[in-house]
Amino acid sequence: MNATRPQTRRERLDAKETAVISAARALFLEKGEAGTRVAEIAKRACVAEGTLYLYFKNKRAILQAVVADHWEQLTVGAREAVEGQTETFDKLEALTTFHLRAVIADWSLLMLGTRLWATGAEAEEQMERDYRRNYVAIFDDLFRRGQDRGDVAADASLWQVRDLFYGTLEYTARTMMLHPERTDYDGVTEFVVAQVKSACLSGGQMPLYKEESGSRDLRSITGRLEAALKDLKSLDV
Amino acid sequence: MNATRPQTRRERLDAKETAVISAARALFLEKGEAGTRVAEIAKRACVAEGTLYLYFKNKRAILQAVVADHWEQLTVGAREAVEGQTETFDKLEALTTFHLRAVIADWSLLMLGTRLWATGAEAEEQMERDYRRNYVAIFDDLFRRGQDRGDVAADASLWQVRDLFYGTLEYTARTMMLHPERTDYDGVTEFVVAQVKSACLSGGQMPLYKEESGSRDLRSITGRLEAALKDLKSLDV
Amino acid sequence: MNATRPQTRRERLDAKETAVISAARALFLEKGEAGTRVAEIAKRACVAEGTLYLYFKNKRAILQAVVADHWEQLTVGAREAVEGQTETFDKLEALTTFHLRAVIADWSLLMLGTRLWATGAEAEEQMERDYRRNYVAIFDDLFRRGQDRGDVAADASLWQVRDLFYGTLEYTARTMMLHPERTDYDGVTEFVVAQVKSACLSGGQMPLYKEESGSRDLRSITGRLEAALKDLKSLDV
Amino acid sequence: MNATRPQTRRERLDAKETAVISAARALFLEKGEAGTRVAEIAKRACVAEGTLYLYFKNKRAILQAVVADHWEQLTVGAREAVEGQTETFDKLEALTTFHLRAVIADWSLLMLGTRLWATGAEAEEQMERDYRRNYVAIFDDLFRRGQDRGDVAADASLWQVRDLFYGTLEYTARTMMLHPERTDYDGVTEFVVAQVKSACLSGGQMPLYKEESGSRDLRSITGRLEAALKDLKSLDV
DNA sequence: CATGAATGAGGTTTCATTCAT
DNA sequence: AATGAATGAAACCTCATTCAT
Repeated sequence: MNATRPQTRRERLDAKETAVISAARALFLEKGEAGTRVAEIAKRACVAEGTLYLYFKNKRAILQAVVADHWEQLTVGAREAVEGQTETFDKLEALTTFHLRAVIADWSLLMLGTRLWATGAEAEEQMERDYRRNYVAIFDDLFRRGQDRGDVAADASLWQVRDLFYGTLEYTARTMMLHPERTDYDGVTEFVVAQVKSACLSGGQMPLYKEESGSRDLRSITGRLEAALKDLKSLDV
Repeated sequence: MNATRPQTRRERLDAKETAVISAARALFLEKGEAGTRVAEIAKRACVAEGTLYLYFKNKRAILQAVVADHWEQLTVGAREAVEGQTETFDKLEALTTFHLRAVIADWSLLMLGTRLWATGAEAEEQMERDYRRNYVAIFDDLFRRGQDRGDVAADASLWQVRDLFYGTLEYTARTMMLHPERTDYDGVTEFVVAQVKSACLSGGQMPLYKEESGSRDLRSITGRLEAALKDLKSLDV
Repeated sequence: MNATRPQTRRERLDAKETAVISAARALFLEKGEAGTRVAEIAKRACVAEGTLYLYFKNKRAILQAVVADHWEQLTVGAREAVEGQTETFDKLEALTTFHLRAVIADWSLLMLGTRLWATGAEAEEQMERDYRRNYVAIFDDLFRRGQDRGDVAADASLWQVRDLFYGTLEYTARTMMLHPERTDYDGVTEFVVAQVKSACLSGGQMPLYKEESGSRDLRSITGRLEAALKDLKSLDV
Repeated sequence: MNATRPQTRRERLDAKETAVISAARALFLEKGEAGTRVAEIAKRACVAEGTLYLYFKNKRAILQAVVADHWEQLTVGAREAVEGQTETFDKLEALTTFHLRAVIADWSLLMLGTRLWATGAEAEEQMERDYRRNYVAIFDDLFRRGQDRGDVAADASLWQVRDLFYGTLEYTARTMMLHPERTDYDGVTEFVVAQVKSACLSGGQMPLYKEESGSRDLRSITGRLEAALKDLKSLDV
């Protein structure tokens, strides 16, 4: 039985496509889009230069494929990370951990994506937007379910919290890349989660006010305690 | 006396250099670095192509100049915005407003900067880092003075708050660019300021809303409880 | 009995070869030699690309086959047209009609032939010459038989009349292609036939004008001769 | 005085353009359009490859320039040839001599022109048509003036005579190229002129009538001679 | 006989940079 | 200091041809 290579047709083509994409990713990451020559990609993928053009129309198309592939992996990874948890903020923490590490690992790929729409091609700009929207849907879902469960304030603003979450995380990732001495992943995670939590618990526009309202509660409690103590005091006499 | 043009030598050269830089900025913004030809820059700056090379060694050097110029303007603008205020959080708000608008106006320029170190040139990476550090110093200063004045918790982490601040702001700027229907600049500012405030009021590692919001209140409440208990204790005598 | 497909081997191969040739003809006509990709020919002929090379050594060989095929058809068609007539000039008219239409229908094919020897390949140049010679033999035959029958002057120059015939006809065809409003096929035929006839009736080197322009001279000479003869006559008496 | 090179700017550019065109012409003639590499043209014109593209947008544009240049030279040459003569048919003869030699000398250039519209580019097809129309205008002028002077029958068809003229001449040129042993330029010229004359003297549709009139004359003349001789003979008795 | 994926040489074109004027 | 024509390296891509299946 020659069951060793069951997939003789379709599979081999896919393998070659994958090889090209990962070769291209490596080179794009290392030398940027403009700095990478198609010939190099071909050589690294162990294909002839012309063969590339059987799989991709363009150098640009290769870049698109790399980016698409990256987003797909990101999305799958994030989904898996989140699915491992049941509680809203456990999910958030898992997503935070995943995203931070993923962004640090492939920062340049996010930049490649950015490059796609930096050239003014309308269609590609739309694609990039869609990829990100699709990825971000995981957070959005988490957020909305949190609202349903009562973990997240009903009037919290998804837009703002989302920007807070991804913005802080990605900026931190960049900072950590530039300063390799910063390695406190857990601290960062804790901080971000706490910050997001804080934003989730209050209405989007005035996050502080809730706590202050809480402080009012505290004050009334204190008043009641004082009253109770005063009461206690008068009884003792 | 030929006082009509007092600065006939040095000044005219500077004017030409400036013309080149702003022509280059406009084109880089519009069509990206790779999409902009040196010839175009020259034409737009009303200089001959060869003349460019009397002022700049390279196309790359032009890009560097554009980026440097941009950071300088940013820094000056931010400093002015902050200097108009005296209170820590008023300064913060002013800086927020300024940065958000500046980033939206020239998003691509930030990307150009990113591009400088995306190609793996060590020296340029360092430059970009220095520019940003210099710009960010304004925030750092604000933060540290806030700590001195007691507006910011002594144990708040500058790194984390800074990442929170710039990260959220820049991500929001990007989001707003992609979704022109979002125009609530004030809401965003308010949200970011509140969020930063919240992070400033607590130690970096324990940003949780609960501790924080209450911290001052709690202290006073604690004081009252202590007083009440002391009172109670005195009764025991 | 498997008499359903009597020609199962040889015939099927020929069919495929024919399919390739006619696919190639169509494409060459439409887009020129350089503009036609081998892959297109294959697809149009419903054969795999590699299969082409079982039948033809080259793209160039395909072109040769197309041209050869075209000349063959032309020759057969012309022969049939001529055979339908018995008189010399009826044959000529039939040939004229046929050639004019054939050339208009497949003008580009003649050009393809030209292209074969425009590239400086000696062998192909010779082929093209032979094809044409073979085709033109029909005219030559008509001409020579006309001489035998006395329809054509014995001293008429075959070369010149042949050039006159095909040259005028083909140039007219081109003109008619460029000016679709010219549709007077019959007029053209009549003109060409008349012109050829005129050239046939006189010696090649001394075409009609001499006799013709001379007709006046001849008349005066005749007059003088008559006068002389009359003179002679009167003297003799 | 450095009057040695009075034209330092414009002229030198024109010289370079001319150099490119003639280099291109030589190569196109020798190896065809597809067979000629742009690099070769550049080398032969003693320019850098990139320089070509300062003068011509395309390889195709070079071809167009070559063809345009050729038609221009042809037209100028033909005009000069014709202007040397005053009589209609002397002009015709001069034009015949010129065209025959010009076509033989640069046959392939005519074919290049053909190639321009063989690819289906509408605009180029139009250009080629215009060039030829402009060139042919010389013949048309000659023809029409001949009609005015009474040298050419008023009802002669310009279209047909023109096709006869150029068609026969160009076909003959081709034949002569393929058969170098044919060198009887004068005979060809004589024949073509005579043929055109014959077509000019009669209405387009019935070119034979003149000769027939001639042949009638001849016949009647012969009759008179025969009668006179018979007369003479009878005297001998 | 048939296939069609793979090849890779070679073509055209661009554009940052130089240098004679 | 200023010019802009000239350069030429190198990039992307095409497509006729081959060959393992």
